[in-house]
Amino acid sequence: MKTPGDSGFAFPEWAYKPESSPGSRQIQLWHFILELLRKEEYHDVIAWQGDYGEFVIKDPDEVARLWGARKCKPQMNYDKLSRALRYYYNKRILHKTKGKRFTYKFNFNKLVLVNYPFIDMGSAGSGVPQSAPPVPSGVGTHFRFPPSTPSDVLSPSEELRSPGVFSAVARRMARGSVSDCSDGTSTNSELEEAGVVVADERPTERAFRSLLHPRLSHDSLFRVYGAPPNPPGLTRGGPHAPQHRVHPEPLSPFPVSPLPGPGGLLAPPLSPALSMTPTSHLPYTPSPSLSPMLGSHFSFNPEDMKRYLQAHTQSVYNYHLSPRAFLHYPNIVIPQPQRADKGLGGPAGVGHHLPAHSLHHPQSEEPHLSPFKFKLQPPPLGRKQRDGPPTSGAGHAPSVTPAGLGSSLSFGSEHGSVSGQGSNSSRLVNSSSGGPPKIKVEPISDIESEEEVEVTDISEEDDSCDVFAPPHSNGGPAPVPRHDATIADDDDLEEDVFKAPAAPGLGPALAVLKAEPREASPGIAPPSSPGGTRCIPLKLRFKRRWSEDQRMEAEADEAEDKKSRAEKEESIQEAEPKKLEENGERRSPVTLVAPLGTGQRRVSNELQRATAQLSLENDGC
DNA sequence: CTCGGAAAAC
DNA sequence: GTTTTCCGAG
Repeated sequence: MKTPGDSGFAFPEWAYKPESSPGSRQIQLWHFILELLRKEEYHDVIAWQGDYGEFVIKDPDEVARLWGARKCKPQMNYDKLSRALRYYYNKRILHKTKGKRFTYKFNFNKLVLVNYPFIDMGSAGSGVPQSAPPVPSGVGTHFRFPPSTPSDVLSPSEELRSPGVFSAVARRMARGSVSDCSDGTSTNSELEEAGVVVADERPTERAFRSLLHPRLSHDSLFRVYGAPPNPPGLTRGGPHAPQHRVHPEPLSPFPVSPLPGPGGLLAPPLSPALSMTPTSHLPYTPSPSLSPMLGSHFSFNPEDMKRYLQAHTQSVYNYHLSPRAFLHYPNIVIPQPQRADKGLGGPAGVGHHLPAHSLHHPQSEEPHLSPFKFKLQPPPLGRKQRDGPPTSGAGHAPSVTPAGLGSSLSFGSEHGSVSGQGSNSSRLVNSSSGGPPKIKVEPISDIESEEEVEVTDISEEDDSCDVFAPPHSNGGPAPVPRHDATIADDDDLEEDVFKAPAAPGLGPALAVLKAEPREASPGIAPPSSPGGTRCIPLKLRFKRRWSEDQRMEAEADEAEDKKSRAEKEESIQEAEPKKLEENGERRSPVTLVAPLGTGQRRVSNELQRATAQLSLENDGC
């Protein structure tokens, strides 16, 4: 599959098969949906509509049928399919657009990131292979027009980027076909091509964000760095635009992306962290979607990276940023530099950490290192509010409320915001009739997975405290005592932290960070050690920070939606009242917009690619 | 229609 | 680990 036949290179499979990739198993529903969305043939049954990433299932039965065909589940129906879709809510892959029937919205951030972790496309620059906007318009980032007002849609800002790119894209797109059992035709060809670029966004993105600060968002970056590469206003034409559509644009969720050169925007090496750090104040982060773009383009030199790290580190310490942030870097970032050579984007280089073997052993991922192991799925915590609470212990009842915590915020926000309309609120608010205590952190978990993932900063902490204990070492479950319910988040975080294996790669970076780690000795002392105790406070501090970060992220995710809207609204005018609230918070939309657009675009490209690849997978039942 | 819990299938 | 299946509740 990875063959590169086409121009590009293909990435090793492992590259695009993150955890949930179809490769390993079967095609996933969201891949399938994306696939359908890309094909014009299916516009009658499902199509992009509304805001960025939003799509509507025009013919539920048909979609279900197609899905059933693909999965060889003749009994499939919309009820079931929709359940599967709902299942994505927790993963935050999808959201439901409230008030609109059969309308859902993708969270590209996650998708992209997850699935195509790192590939570096950054360099893509060279080529820009990536390019393909899936849909015609590049919708970019922010726009979110309500379906009703298509005209707006096209705000100039979105436009697309370079034409060249298009062509490539267009081709790709054209070819795809959905394959289902019945059809049988699957298209493999796409893959190869698609393979090309895909995605490194994630890492980068993450890295970036992290660096800056979780809260910082792209915009921040942009600001810092300067203007985004692509100013809005480019041309908008879609490559393959939709013929059928009357609307100006079908809204593709994917932003297009083109980044200018390799270095792209961000290239400027600097550490934003330093400058930005303080920003924690920023109200909001950019939408996730954006982020990816940044990442992709970025290409740092190792040196730069180091600088970043240092800077980051400092900032962390100085500002209490979460350590995690940087952890990511080492693995992620660093690698990129190497890839630079590849010029075309070759196989990307994803990382060098594994480069070698990565290619050779497609499947093997690095056990320890894999910095990117993101899992889409966080543990869906069960929300068993309704039934009884099985969990004995908890007295807490129903738990939950998503809204309660930050994490939930993000999710909630979606619901919430929208919810204005509906009854959701009830849900959100929910029951917690009385028990405030237990918080459910579904979202959080997600977040965690994304952000922290493996990266773990543990090392960092270790240094300072050695908290980091090998997971098993003591056997003791939590080395650290539970802080308290209030901090539920922390738990999750902690877990991650602890779990995370020490990252080998970190070494250097860490070294830098920690001036002198004590004896870093070999075994990291388990909690039992005195050191551990000492650490706690520090740890707590971090945790707290993390929690916030996460929360922020979550919000950000949501925010993104809103944000988009808000921006849109401003520029255009607002259609709906609900968002207003958020607007207030948001900073000037303008600034955000530009950057976002770019980012999304990029994302979109990748997504498309990804999609294309995915399509290959399926096949006969 | 939409939401999720739960359990069973892959 | 995801999806399917079933289902009760808004």
